[in-house]
Amino acid sequence: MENFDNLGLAPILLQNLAGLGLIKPTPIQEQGIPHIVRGRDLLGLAQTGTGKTAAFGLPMLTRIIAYGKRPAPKTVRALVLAPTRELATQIHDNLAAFAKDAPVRIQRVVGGASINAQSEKLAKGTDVLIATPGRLLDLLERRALVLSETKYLVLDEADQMLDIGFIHALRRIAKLIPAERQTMLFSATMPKLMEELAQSYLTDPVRIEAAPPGKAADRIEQGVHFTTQGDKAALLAEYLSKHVDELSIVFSRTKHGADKLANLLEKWGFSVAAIHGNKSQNQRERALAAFRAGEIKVLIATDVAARGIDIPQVAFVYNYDLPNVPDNYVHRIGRTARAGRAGTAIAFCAPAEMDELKSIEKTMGQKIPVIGGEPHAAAEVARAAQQQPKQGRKPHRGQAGQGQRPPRAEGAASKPRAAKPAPKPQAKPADGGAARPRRRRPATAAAE
DNA sequence: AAAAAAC
Repeated sequence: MENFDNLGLAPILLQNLAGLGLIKPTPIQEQGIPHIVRGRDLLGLAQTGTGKTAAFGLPMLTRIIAYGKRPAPKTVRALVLAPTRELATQIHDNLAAFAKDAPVRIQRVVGGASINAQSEKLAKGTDVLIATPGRLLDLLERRALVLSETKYLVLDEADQMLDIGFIHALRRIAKLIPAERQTMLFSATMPKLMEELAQSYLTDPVRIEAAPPGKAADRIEQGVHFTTQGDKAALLAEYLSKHVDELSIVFSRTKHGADKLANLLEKWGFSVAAIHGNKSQNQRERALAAFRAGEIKVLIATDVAARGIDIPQVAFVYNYDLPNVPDNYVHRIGRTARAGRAGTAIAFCAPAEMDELKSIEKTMGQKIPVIGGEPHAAAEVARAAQQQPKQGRKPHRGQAGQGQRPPRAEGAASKPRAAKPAPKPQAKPADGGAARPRRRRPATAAAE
């Protein structure tokens, strides 16, 4: 297949795709679109970055355009559910670009913004609604919309929707949609619970795998640097200093840890912003926009940004803390090496994180090359476990190392205090080095 | 056990 022309898509969409410079379909698009155009259910095993949004969006929009009727007041023709507000926004913006000048209403409803404004927008009826579950339920309870006319349901990042707190909302929402519908479910992994969900929500689905599930993209150079919790900040600063012009995402395990690290790096002179669930939606959007525009080079994030965020310029992903859910490692590093570009993922591993590292390597079915430090020996791991029980793996006072601010008392952050000097940009890396890992494979073109 | 998602 050479281009989008023969997949059965509406002419106006093809025109817009050309305008967007999208010529070649990705594998999941090429395989999935013809089936969805014909009305089949779809089970897609894929992360974002494989071209998922277009894979379901283009054929769904084609069907809606072909149907031709405008939606009745408060009805929704197609519902797309996403696990984070930012992802919902991104999907909305993509679909709106695909459907430019086409007679379809595409809207987004998410938390953190005025509900009345969203309520009013829904009154006229919507062709494609992209929503986060919580806000959608709220609007449903307020009778701001009805799902009785809904013919399409898309569950994006469905494996995250299985989490407690999401799954109940999901089931409540799904119950309101007529069974006679077309359902598309996308998931990066296929745990048992997901198989069950797929079984109950899909009818005779086409199953498509964009890449082997759970496997990191081949284009991403990966490396693990063994260090201690106390040395992580200085080590990160060293790495960042070497690539000050490139975009990096740094993942922290906790919201508090993300803020703390952001403050420290800011004092050291780095251009950073933090994004996590305790920030206002306005702050979240501003941080992401500034990062996307390259005004901010380093984004410190919790797992709110682990999935879906599509910023092609991201060259580095740092797992400052290893994720406690192994799958999230794969999602996190998938923020780089996008749109055919190269990308590097570097993980910091403290003694207390050896278990996490092992389960990540097991999940991926591959070892992460060591690029610095020495794997922590069992004795060291045991010592770490004793000093800081697994539950609260917070930096211990006695462990604050070079470059790490001593743990502050609550409120100290607001007090001005002498900034520690940033490690010199050309500082010689400690023990063997913060060297960029060697690329194991050349970057291949394609993808989005 | 943490983070996300509703006010």
